[in-house]
Amino acid sequence: MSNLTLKDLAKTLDLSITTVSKALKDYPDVSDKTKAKVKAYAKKVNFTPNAHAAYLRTQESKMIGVVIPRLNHYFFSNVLKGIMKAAEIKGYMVIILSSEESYELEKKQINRLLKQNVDGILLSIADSTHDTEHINEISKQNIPLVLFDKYSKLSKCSKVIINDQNAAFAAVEHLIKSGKKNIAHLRGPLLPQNSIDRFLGYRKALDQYHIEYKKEWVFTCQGISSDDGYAYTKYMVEKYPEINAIFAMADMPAIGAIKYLNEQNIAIPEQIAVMGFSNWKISELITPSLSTVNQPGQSMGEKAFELFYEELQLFKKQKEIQHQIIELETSLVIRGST
Amino acid sequence: MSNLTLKDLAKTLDLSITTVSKALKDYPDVSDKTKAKVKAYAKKVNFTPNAHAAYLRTQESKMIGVVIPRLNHYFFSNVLKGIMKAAEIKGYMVIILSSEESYELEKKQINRLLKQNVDGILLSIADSTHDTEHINEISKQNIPLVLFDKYSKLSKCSKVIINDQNAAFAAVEHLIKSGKKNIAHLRGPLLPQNSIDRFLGYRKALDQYHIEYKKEWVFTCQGISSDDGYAYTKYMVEKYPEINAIFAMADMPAIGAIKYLNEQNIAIPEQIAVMGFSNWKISELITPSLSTVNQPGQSMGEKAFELFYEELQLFKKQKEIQHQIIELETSLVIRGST
DNA sequence: CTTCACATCGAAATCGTTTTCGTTTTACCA
DNA sequence: TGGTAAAACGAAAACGATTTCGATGTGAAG
Repeated sequence: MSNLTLKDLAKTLDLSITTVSKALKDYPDVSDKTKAKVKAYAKKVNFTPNAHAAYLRTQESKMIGVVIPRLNHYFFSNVLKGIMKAAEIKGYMVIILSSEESYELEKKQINRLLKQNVDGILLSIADSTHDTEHINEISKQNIPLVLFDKYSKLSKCSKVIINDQNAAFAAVEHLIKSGKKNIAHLRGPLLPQNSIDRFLGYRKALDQYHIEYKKEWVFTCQGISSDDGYAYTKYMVEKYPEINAIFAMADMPAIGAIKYLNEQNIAIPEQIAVMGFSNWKISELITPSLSTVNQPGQSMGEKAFELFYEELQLFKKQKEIQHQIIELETSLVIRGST
Repeated sequence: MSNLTLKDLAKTLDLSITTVSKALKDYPDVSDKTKAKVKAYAKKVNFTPNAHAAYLRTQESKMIGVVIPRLNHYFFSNVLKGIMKAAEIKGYMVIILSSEESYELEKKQINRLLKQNVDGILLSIADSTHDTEHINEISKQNIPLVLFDKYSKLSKCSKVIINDQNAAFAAVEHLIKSGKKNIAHLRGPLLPQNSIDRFLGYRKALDQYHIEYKKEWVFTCQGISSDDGYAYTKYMVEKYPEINAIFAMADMPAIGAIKYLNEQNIAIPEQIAVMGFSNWKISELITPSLSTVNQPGQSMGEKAFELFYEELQLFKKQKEIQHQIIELETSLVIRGST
């Protein structure tokens, strides 16, 4: 009923604890016959060594920690799915914590993970995170850290990201090529590298097509809710009727925009086209369906775990660790709103 | 840099490991002066006892496991948020696993959690789960189990649920009272108690208002995707033009219905009203916004953790455990689609 | 028959904490 | 001052696995 121990196995097999342990781990100084016997019995009674006890010797907990800004966001859910899938393959458990976009909470959650002795941390930083001391602290403790999606340029560690600037450029370029020249931008908060880069991509596209950049057509959303998108769209429709396209840095603000335009019976995309970013599930379900940039959440999660795993192997072999930066491909998803 | 141990504290404080440990846990046979000294220093160096080592003696891992059918569902994300919030307060870590609606995977994930020595398991069962042996196995190992949302009537354990039948009744009643009599039902898969109960609520409402039940107006969706809703709506519009309302057992099928109706320029709710279930974020963002039943995800998660925690305390005190069933309140959210 | 190599196995230390139980110190009273 | 009880502290044995290093047994070679 309760969980078996090596001692139990040793007793019924009439062997020492040592030999049972070594047999299960394929030590060379155990005969093949004994190994077979031990493994067969272990399988029969569904034995797995106690992870906590094993930790004490090996200092490996076989657990990783993940800190994301929010739990109930479609994109991050997909990343988690990828992480958990990759982790399961390697026999790792995943502890998920949310920073709720708060710098303070992010620090606290990372501290909790370190105290829990996770073997590595995967992190997507909060909007309000303005320094990287807590991140450097992780490296000091010699545990692998991988940033994904929302990263910081300052922190020295591996990263799995997309090229936000290029993706945004492509999105805005598509608007331009479909004949729109007066393009507003719903940008994200000021700190995160991602919203900076998406904004830069927007500017670059305007430049390249010789369209004048207008500061007053850029609106800063606090986080990625639909409310800001709704309110700013209302404002710009009233104040700048010449605007005929909106590029939002995320799907939710874009959806807020669409909601307002629908209510006002403003034709999408004829009068105003709308472009989102992330390809959330919802974007294909609204009317009109939303054109957006596909962000490969699940494979981002998988890659992030794999990077962690590679670093851990290098560390165990005392080899030098080379931080990698993996840039995943994005793609335009053209739907009804453009 | 690496994590401190009791031994380290003992050395610098010139005390024994025993005394330091006892001081931190407020044993009565340590003087107040010593306690103060130890606690102050522990705080200063940010000491926390190694959880794995502690487990070895106490057999408490301070971790719970959660198994949900899917990760990227708005409702379950909210439940998770509630669980994690409540767990954090009590100093518990949460390991989340997904069954992907598969019975086999559900069994496997539960087994993983048991092998990890979690102190308790919170579970929402998969659509395809047809027996409760793996669930009873948990109780046999004497670790608390709490089912939430998708439960089974057969398993003897605590539960946090809503009254699906009453909620569905209220939803259909609202359709009837708004003048609709020809109401179709997009029901869920055949096994889960929830979809059975929602179907029963639908039937009960028809009965009570003396509306004839038509078997052919009930469509069985496989899981909660929008595709089924879209396809069935197309089918029923063509085959049964007299239908003037749809009650879906979840928001996604309802949204699929709305998508089709929008495409066909069928007026919602004038020609056909649509009612969802769960109050996902998306339901307020589409046009028209979706009327639905609000399901309190976050408080469901909090309650589930609290039930686990109560049971654990009782178990530790060797007291008898009374399984509780908590029924949370739902409410109708009336929006544009009805 | 001795010696040596090699193949197998086990004893025991270790990881860091908890907790029982024994030992020392202090305080108090006669 | 001596004795005793209470207060304060520590030694040591768990918990369950890993791993070093030493012990045993076998066979072949000299």
